[in-house]
Amino acid sequence: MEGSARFGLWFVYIRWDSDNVVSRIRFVRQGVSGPVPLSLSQYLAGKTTTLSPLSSLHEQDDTVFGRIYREVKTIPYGETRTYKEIAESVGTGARVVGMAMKRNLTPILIPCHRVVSTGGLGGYTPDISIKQDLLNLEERVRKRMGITNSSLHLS
DNA sequence: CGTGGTACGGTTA
DNA sequence: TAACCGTACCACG
Repeated sequence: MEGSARFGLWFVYIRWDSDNVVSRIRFVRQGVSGPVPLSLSQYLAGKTTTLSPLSSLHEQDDTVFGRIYREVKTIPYGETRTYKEIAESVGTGARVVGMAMKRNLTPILIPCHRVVSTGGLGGYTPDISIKQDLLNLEERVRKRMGITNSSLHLS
């Protein structure tokens, strides 16, 4: 199944199967019509902090990238980690983490927007403003829920 | 095959 | 400041 949901000036395209395994998520200018999993539209609307029961097709690989994806998935909603912190957890270099994020086929589900650079935001494809918007959304929701988690940037 | 280029970050001159 | 370099992977000869 496939469909898309609006997110600001962009659309989030998603393709998934009947077992809630997502094979592709992509930010596009023009949306295609079709269904979208409820948890995704609720996440984009700031109504939930979990994307369960969805899972990514690409998080199981027994490669360095696979380990990076699984590590990134453990970053809690509304928090961030640096490329370097993820790299140290996995036992590789920060640049490799950047490469894995760039090639992430299921952004949002594997929350690469929560991985930032030491001195700033880092990058995001296709547009850095999407990363900022996602972080703003999570920040807003976190405050609204009264979560006062001050332990950002902890490994 | 070899090579160059990455959504990084630390080290060195 | 700027120039290197490690590290995993891939596109392109």
